[in-house]
Amino acid sequence: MRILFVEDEKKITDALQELCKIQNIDCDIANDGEEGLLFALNPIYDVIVLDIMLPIKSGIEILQQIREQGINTPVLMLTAKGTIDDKVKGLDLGADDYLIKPFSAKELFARIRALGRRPDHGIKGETIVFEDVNFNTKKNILQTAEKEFKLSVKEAKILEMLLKRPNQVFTREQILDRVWGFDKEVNENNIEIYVHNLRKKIINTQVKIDTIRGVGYTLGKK
Amino acid sequence: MRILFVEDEKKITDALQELCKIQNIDCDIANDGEEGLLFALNPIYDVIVLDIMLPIKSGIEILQQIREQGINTPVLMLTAKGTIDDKVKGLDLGADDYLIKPFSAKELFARIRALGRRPDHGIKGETIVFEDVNFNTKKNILQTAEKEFKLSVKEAKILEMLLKRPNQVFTREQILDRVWGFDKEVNENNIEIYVHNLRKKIINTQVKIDTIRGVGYTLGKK
DNA sequence: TTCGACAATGAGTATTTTTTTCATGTTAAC
DNA sequence: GTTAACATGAAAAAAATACTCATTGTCGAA
Repeated sequence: MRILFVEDEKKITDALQELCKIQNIDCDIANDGEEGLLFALNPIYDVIVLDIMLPIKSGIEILQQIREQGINTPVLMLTAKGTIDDKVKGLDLGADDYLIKPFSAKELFARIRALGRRPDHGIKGETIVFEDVNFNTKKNILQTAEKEFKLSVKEAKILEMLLKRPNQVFTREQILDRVWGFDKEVNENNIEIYVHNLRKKIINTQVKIDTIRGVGYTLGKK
Repeated sequence: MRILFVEDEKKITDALQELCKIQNIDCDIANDGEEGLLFALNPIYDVIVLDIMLPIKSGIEILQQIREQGINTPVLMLTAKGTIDDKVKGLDLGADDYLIKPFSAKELFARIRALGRRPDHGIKGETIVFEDVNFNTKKNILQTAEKEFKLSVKEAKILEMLLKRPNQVFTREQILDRVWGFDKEVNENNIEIYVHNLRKKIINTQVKIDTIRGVGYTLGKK
């Protein structure tokens, strides 16, 4: 699971970062609206958390613009107390949930988890099901009809990303961003290796990973 | 056994803490609803005791939210006299028992013990049974077909934690929190040592402890 | 209160697994 | 056919976990 927080208060972002670490969640932080939009346009997140009051560009604007661009990542808006207008606006524009500031961090995560596992992507509790494979995201175990594979952390992250959105094409850059994190200097060949390993493991299933030459990869039904 | 009390009256929490100590029960205390939810989302407790009237966030809300998150730890609600509505609400939302304030400590602990050994986790009286091992939580004795082991306190706490929820993955962090307590600075290597010792003891049984690399441990059937 | 036995911990080494690098083979597009 | 992108295999490097041992701490019995 990877989350984007767009929030300018350092005190808050520090706490969120720490909480993510404890819960084994990957996250990125954008400190203003401009940066936020830039990050949010990258369709690699399970959930985006948008503060409304932000420098440069408001959360509402960000939401509006990413939805225009066809990004349908679940969005949770943070609204200041009493600005119900904003809340309504946000929901109108396609926010999926909202939370009134000041909020408790744990409540935020409760809602994030709820958004992150909405059942429209074959997610059943802690496992993702697609065709004849299922993947336990807690134990990182890939189950096929004939065999069971314990995946490494990186393998698991790539599979989870592809499996959560079958038929969506992910660029190599997006995979790097989500699995290795931004500003990591990693050889793109590593992606090829992990895809190769995954392909070996799903070879006898109804699932395949296609190469989109010059772009990236996508997972789908055979 | 580890219990969470969410209760804001210091007089009560002091007494509970003392009573736990006498009975050799580990406990944590949260003084308001926010903190309570934070603690309660950590699936390391055998029982959670929730006062309903709490600062910041009510016990009902906490219960609601932890159940949404799939935490199925038994919950005992404390309701003020006459607020029967609250009682019903609590049971509706998935509370497992309730107690009307003011209550006698003896009764509270009787009910806690009852909740703590509900038979859905192989708990029979003071022993936990799973496959061909059983573990006496009072005497810290692990019984296998061929042998009997007297476990040390730490060994016993880890085994109890794993044994009570087979197949659930516990992160190293959660194990530290439950066995050593919060804010303890302990080398994670200690977990490995105890897991190693436990594995040696269950080697000829139907039970195994799996490593989930990069995450933690889980106990299950071979 | 002191002693002895055992438990808990820290530090270090060994082992296993993961991650990355590198070298080379294959395929698709032009 | 040439070239760039991708696939594959093997091995080096790094990281995580397993295990060992020495030291320190704790607790009960004498």
